[in-house]
Amino acid sequence: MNSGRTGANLTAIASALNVSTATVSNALSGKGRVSAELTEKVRQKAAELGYVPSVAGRALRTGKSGVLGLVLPDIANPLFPQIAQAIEKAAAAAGYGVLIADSHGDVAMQTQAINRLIERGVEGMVVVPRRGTRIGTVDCPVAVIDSPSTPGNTVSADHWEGGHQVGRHLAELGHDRVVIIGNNPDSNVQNDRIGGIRSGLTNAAHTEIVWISALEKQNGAGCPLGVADKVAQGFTAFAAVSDLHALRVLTELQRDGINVPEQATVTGFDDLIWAPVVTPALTTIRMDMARIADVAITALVRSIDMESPDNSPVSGGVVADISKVVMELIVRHSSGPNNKKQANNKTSTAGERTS
Amino acid sequence: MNSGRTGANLTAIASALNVSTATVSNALSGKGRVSAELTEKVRQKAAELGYVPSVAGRALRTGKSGVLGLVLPDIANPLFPQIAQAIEKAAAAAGYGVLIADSHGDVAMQTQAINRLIERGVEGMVVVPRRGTRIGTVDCPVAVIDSPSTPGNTVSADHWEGGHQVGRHLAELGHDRVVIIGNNPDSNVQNDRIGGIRSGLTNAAHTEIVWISALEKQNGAGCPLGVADKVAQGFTAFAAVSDLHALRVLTELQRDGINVPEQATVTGFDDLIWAPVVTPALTTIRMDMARIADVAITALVRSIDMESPDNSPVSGGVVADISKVVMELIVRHSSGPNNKKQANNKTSTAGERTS
DNA sequence: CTGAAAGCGCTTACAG
DNA sequence: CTGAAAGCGCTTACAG
Repeated sequence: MNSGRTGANLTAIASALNVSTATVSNALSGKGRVSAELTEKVRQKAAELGYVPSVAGRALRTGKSGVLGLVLPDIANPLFPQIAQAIEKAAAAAGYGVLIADSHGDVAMQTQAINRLIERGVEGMVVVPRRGTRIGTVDCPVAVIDSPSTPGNTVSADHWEGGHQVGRHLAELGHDRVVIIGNNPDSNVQNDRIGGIRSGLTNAAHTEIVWISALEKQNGAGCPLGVADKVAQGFTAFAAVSDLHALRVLTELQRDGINVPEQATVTGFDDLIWAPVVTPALTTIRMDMARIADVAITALVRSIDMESPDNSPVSGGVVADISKVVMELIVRHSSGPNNKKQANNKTSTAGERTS
Repeated sequence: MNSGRTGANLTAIASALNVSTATVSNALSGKGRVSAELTEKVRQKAAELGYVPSVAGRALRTGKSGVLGLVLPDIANPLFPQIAQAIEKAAAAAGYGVLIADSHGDVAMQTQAINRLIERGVEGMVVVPRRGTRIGTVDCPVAVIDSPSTPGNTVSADHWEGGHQVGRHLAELGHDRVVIIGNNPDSNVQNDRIGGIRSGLTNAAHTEIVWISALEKQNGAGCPLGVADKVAQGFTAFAAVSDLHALRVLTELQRDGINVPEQATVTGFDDLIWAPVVTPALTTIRMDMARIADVAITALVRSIDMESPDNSPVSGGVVADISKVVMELIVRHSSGPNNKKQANNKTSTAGERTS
């Protein structure tokens, strides 16, 4: 225990000052039950002795560990850093520590991870569920971050609306033959994004979906996507549901001698770390993870506080809040007007560029 | 507290079975002080009641929280997922939970983050220090993962040797005019890698370093690196100290119509998520994070166990172990023979390809 | 404004 | 093989 380290505990401070531990505790917690002068003396002595309160003692007494859990489907996911960082920050602001657990994309391990966290005494947890998983009954409040179309979702980006922005952006640039690049048709997030993209395009637009996972099952991981063929077939834009896939499209196009954005537009999702540094920089959509994390943590903390007074036997479970956080379109250089159409069509509004 | 949740604690089990809590505790911990039959009965009752031991009670009594801290310079770093995943796994295997802390690349916040972890009662921590930071005195064992040339480093990849492999690979492909792409000259890791790259090239090789941070300070973030000019000047290979920079080089070359690897070879570092999926796939160097994490956690746990019996007043501090973990070269398609040289030089050994 | 006392749940010598 | 008792450090009614 930390407090065993330097040996300074409440008793040490109390006896050094010839007061009771109750007084020291009250002084330190600043509830105003102790005179100002004594409070000051206690504070000084505590600092002098390098007092660090024992979380174990406090937890045992109050029944609150001050720790939240974060369960992720796969820490190796490129989006994870953003999520973890935002959750850690929001939790710290609310006075909680964050214990991580990786479910390695496996449903059984997800359950194990959740149980490990429970055993470690977390008061609540944030779960980013594995694709298509539904969180069973958990013995503490749970906030789920997935997609608005996931039953039991607590908060997430409005992926559909984000897709809509992408679709509209492409429509404004005059694109009406668009290849949508997805990975896995079982993902709610991806389906939301794809639905949004379609809805933002003009009614006359022709779209085609390429599912990478299906393609790779046939041709092996890392196989070509055949994007140059699509360009030859008259497609002028590629809208990927992730910057990872957008990057794959971009480099494959470039390697095949197709200029982006002059000959083909590429858009991604999530504003991952490489989006601004590749050439041409990737047009993408960013979610406001800080806000999502705030909503999740706030909902979690409220739920924790609500269940602690009354001793309802088992009150845990998913915190339903269903907030959708709006996404932000970031237009960079990988998207441009449909040059094929340009000749006989004047409606295309050139997209403004940010960099 | 978790244990308050279902109400089942040792006492509940003990009274249900008309035995003492000591016996229940001994039975459950399996130290063999209890008869086999009673142990079995206790186990069943515990399961029946959904008993979850209270970490707070145990921690208070034993003085061990069972939690380790992980301090990262910047969670948004693309390498972070690998590190966090490996540390979490190694810690879980050793029976520890992992509390995360983000120092946001700031020295002051790094200290704060460390203190927060101490207050949360971690028994030890793994720190990936901010560039150039030295960890001050910390009140618990600390394992530092940085680079072998960082004073006080506990374990890390052998970045120099990894660079050496890259240099040798390039030399074998016949490259003797190489641009090295670094970001920050203050980074031990980067300097190790660069030193290694140079050492692996032939003595006659000409190298030039481009520091991205310096370039961006002049020309703004995301500015062109001018790699096409380098090719025009006769450079045939670009060795970046990170896949992120390698990606930047690759896309800039492609955008300028230069074919990789036919006209220029590109190599990276770290085998980040996009390395295998871009076209051409990136030749890179991978560190064995699982092994690094194992060494770090093992060292940490040993140090924790050593200091607990004797009550040395302040025994925390950096665990010095200085293990170098070898890196693995992964040859993909972004590196190829020096075609300029090929004509009048037969020594180049065509690199084997893995994919 | 301050103190004595109880108790959170656990483990561990110590007796029997 | 089993039990009674103490105590880890804290907070919180309850007295004074």
